[in-house]
Amino acid sequence: MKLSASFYKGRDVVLIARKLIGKVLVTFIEGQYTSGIITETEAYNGIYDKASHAYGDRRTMRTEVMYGGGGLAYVYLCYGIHSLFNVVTNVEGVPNAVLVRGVCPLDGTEIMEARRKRKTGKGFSDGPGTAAKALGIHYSQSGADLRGGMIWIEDRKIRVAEKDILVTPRIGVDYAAEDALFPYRFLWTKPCK
DNA sequence: TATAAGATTTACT
DNA sequence: GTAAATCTTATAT
Repeated sequence: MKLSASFYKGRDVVLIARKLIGKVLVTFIEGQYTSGIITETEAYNGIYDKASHAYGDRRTMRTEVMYGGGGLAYVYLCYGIHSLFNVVTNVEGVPNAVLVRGVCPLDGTEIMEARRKRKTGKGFSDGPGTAAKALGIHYSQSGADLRGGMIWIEDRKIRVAEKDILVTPRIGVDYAAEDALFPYRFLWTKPCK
């Protein structure tokens, strides 16, 4: 079943990032159905977070999606090459988002292998750019509604034990100074099959 | 208008 | 381990 609107509208973006571990990200793009279990996330705490694009209430064409309210997809092009997929959370006007850093291939692995041009295995979809690419998500999809569009998240009752979740500082945001040290990254250590 | 840097991945030395 | 690929946004002329 798909996650409800109230799940995304929650006020605590860090808690939502934690809850997204073990959920299933599903896409139906260009007639092809693929999905993957979310294994790694990072929270971006809006205007108070130097690592966030919306830090200091920077409202631009790119960040506008994050102000649209929980339940939208924010997809951003990084380094001119990679599409990074985020889940927008909190209520309208508060630019919070959760970056999906890794998934475990579930449905349509052959399709994902074709998209990635490599076989599943180590390094297949355990980075923010590669995970989005495997699922066929492109930055042109930014702003998509997660409850009625081509991208959505399901709860398949996959149980994730508290002890199997590793909490660490975020990756690749050294420029954010002290804000880079917040334990906003969640990683499912249990290997998935 | 022009330039620098970025929530990264991949290939090559 | 180091560097190239490649484009949008933010900041500076």
